[in-house]
Amino acid sequence: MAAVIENYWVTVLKALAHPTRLQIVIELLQGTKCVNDIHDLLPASQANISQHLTVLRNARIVDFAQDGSQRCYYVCRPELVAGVLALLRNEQPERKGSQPSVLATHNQR
Amino acid sequence: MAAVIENYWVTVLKALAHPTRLQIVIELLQGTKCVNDIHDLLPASQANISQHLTVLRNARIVDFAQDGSQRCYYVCRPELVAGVLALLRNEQPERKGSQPSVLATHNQR
DNA sequence: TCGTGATATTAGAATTTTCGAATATCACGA
DNA sequence: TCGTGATATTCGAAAATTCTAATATCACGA
Repeated sequence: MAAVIENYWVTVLKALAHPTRLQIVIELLQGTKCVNDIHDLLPASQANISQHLTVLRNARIVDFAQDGSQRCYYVCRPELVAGVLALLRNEQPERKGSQPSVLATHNQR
Repeated sequence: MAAVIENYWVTVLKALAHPTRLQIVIELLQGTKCVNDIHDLLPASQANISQHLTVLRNARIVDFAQDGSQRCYYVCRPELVAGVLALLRNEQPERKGSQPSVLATHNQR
């Protein structure tokens, strides 16, 4: 039953799990940008950025507003994306911290 | 400069962006489990689950404590993982909501 | 030390993702 | 209507991921 929902979650996570796409959403969180703006900021071809934007759009992470011949992209789930980024920023990959009482919650078989 | 950090972020996101691995961390958030426990819960082979656990371990999302011949796995960044899941749960993929003032923040080129 | 349960690793095929090159579409002004 | 700037799509090839089957390792008790 949760399978459908989790498929969507996986789609969202997969969409964010790429260096270029993560950069795109980080930039878009700063403000709406058209494809050429993004192209100027990132080391990728226009076609490639367009492809990545399609992936992000299919995951319903970004959307765009047509502005003449330009498409102004924006993050349509800012709380989600900013939230995930905030969580990642708070992580210190090196700090080990206090580990949970591992064996306590484990039912021996 | 931020590239190194974001590489780690992408590693984390990529590790979570798989149905089986997402299921594994969801289960592990409920409590420490050994490989066989996970194997009983999910429709995947032992070898495959072991492989997925390696991916999660490389991303520093899970770790294990050796307990005799068993390895008790647990989420070693519960705030991060639970946080991401909470954000995903709060999302209604269908709701459109109020869109930001798209054109306002966009510098015309 | 041998057997066994628990887990990991390896190898290779199948699938998916990614990207560049080329081309198509689309909006608009001359 | 034509040209052009802006963006999307298509097509393969290359790279990465995923899975299965087989095998290896490891801890422990008889």
